[in-house]
Amino acid sequence: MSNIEALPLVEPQVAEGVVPCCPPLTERPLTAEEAERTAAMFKALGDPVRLRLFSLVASHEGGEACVCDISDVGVSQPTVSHHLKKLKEAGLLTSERRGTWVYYRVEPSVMAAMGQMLTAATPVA
Amino acid sequence: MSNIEALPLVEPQVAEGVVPCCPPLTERPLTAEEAERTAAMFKALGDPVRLRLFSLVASHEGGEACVCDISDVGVSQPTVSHHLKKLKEAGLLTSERRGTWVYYRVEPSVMAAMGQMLTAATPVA
DNA sequence: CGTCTATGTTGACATACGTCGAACCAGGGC
DNA sequence: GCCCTGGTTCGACGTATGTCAACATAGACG
Repeated sequence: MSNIEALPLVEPQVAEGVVPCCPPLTERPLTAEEAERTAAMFKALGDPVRLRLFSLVASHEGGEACVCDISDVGVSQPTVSHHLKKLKEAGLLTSERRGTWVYYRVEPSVMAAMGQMLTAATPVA
Repeated sequence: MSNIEALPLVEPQVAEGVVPCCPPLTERPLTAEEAERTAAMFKALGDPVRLRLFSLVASHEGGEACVCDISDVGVSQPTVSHHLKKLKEAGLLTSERRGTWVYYRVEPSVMAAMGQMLTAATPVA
């Protein structure tokens, strides 16, 4: 077990504020703790309604959307609120109240970190 | 390198065999059907044990691993088999029996498609 | 203050999910 | 043939999850 000096290879081409959550999935096996944290993010996108809500916010003008603009996904309004809360807890969205309406926006760094685990992980095969 | 035509912005820099499952999440809202299919893939990576198993296979030599090599993730062996089946059903892994052992390997195209939904989706913000 | 609209929270319910032990297949040696 | 090892499937159990109706909260506007 030679000592590891190559810590920075975890982040090959990190964007601005990308949090280096975990190395690409092909780099090395995730530890139990890494898997726990990362799985929570993938899990947040693992529900059809949440994924639609997320894409609605992400594709909205300025990456920001009022709840009233994205509430038409086929479930009741409390359910929408529930899913938005889950996405917020996973760190994928942030919310801000401005006057009457609440606006949600995406957290680009987290999304980029997740993407890098998969794209940078495309193996030699 | 085959798709040089720049007609759909759905695939900006697709690798070889990437199935264009869905556009980047910032491109436009996903339809209900798109969300259903895509969420199933994210859901497969939304469990810590499955994520570890997947990274164990992906990081193994040649992107291929025998079940016996990756069974040490803290759960019983039937549970490992159960999770590998889920990953296979989600299209993320394929399995092949060679003699006594069963080998699992990653499906690079699916992984790349998921990554592109997130990386290509990094918004202007 | 009162009321109306926009969101979030609570409680309850049915279903899905992760986990295990035990039983069951598949090959390889003996 | 028999048994042994590697893997999967089955049945059951407890917990988590998605969903809704009902209620609660936050501003805006009179």
